[in-house]
Formats: sequence, C-alpha cells, structure tokens
Amino acid sequence: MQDLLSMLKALSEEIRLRIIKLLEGGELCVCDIVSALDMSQPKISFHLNTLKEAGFIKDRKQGRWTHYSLDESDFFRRFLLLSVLERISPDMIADDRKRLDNFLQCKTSKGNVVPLKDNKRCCGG
Amino acid sequence: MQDLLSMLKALSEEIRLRIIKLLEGGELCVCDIVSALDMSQPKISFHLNTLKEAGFIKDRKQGRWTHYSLDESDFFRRFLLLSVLERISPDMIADDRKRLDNFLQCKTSKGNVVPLKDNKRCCGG
DNA sequence: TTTATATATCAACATAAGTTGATGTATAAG
DNA sequence: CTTATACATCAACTTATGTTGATATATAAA
Repeated sequence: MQDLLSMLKALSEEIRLRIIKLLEGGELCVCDIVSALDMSQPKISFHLNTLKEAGFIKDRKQGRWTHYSLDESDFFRRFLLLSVLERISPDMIADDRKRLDNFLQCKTSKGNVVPLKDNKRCCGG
Repeated sequence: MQDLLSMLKALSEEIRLRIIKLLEGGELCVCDIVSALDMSQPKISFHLNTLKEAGFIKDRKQGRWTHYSLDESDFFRRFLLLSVLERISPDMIADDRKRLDNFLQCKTSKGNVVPLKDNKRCCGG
C-alpha cells in the first residue's frame, strides 16, 4: 500500500510530471533539467530524488554529472507513467522543451557533451 | 494538467484509497464509512469531498443521509481507479470491511435501512 | 414544537511537503 | 595545488494538506 501511495504522490506534482515528460525524450543530466524548467538546482534535485525514491527514474553518475533516465524495470510503473503522460499534451511543456533544446544546442556547440573537454561550464560561461 | 493532478492527488492518500475500496462494493452513506474506518465524521467528510471534487465519487441525498458511490461517468477515471485498486489486496482493508459489515448488519437488524422507520439512531442507540 | 440524527462546514491547530540560500563533496581544469 | 563545475544536502522558512472540536443546517421522530 505504501509503495503504491509513494508512486501516486510522486506523480501528483506538476514539476515532477514536467521532469518525467522531458525524460521521455531520453536521459538528461541535472543541469539540463534545471535549464529546461528554469528553476533552482536544489529544487530540481529535490524532485528528482522524490521520483527516484518512488522508482520512476534512475541515475547514472559519470564524472561530475548525474544523468537521470526513466527506470523501466517495473511493469506497473511503466504502465502508470504511460497512462498518465499520455494525458499531458506536448504543448503543455513546449516551453520546457524549447529551453532544453536551446541549452543542449549551446552545450553541443561548445563541444561540451559528455565527456567534458574544452569548456569549464555547460553554458553561458 | 490541473485536472490530472487533482486526480492523482486525490488517490495519494491511504484513507481515500480505503474509502474508494469500500465503495467498490456499492453505495454507502457517510455513517457507514465512518464506522468502517472508525474515524471522526468531519474527517471522513473531508476526504469524501476531496474524492468528489476529483470526480471519483458522486453523492445522492435522501433525507438526512448522503449516499456516496463511485462516479463511473468518466472513462479515464474508471481506468485509473481500476488500475490502482487492483494493487490493493482485500486483506489490506479486511478490518474496514469487517467493521462495515458489523455496522450494516446492526442497521438492518434494527430495521434501520433507508428509508428510516423505527429507529432514532443508525446503531448503538 | 421540541428533540435527535446525519452530515456539512468552519476556525484553530498539527503535520507534511516544497522552497530557499548556504554549504559540502567529488571531480575535472588550470 | 588551486580553482571551478555539477550536484547533493541541510537548516530555516513557507505553503499546502489533514485533523479536531465546535457549531450549523436539514430532516425526521416524538
């Protein structure tokens, strides 16, 4: 019961749904999500942790980065996510995706894709 | 989005899941649920209202009673409830159901089924 | 009409959840 | 080694949610 409740609670937050929706497009690091949602890093980390504890996402650490992606290991969670996310139309997170794309493009143009090479900061530096 | 969030929030509470689970067995009045969960009436009314506002249940007023039942008018809500409720095994709410059955039996034995006739109080009076 | 029952509602309080600014930790660059 | 970056974590604060005890409302019984 508590397991089920933690899943439902994790999905009962707009910010978390937006994060999940972004992660549908594939793995992202924390700074990607921070840029996409234009929110503080501790705030994003807090919500990422909530989603992780509920078993919806997993992390992969590489150097200074933590990459988050959907955890597809549990059938019910996948089913629940699918059911819920299909109710969120793309234009509801259009701004998030736009900011994300800008950020990723900026990163790429600086050769700042993992692994890090010539740049100090992800962007704007 | 807000509609979806209100659904998920409504289902993110143990008491509300227990209520919904009881209502799977059919319409119940507030005092039935109060007895089943053994909680205060304002508390139960608060959660019933939350479920109602999220569109999961509807009420039917008859005399002094308000009968609540699952609102099956929306497909997605039905689907969501079904998906979630099947994860709650009957023994998780065995006590609730036991108290409910006792209460209903007591009501019936007193001829105190709706419409009210010979008794002042539902039970224990 | 008076009294009792069923439920709703409200204000005060309690608890849980989310946010912020600061700091810690690990890693990589200079 | 020193500095900067990416992220986590924490304590203080804010906001949202749930609970309680009292009271209100509506209906029905006496």
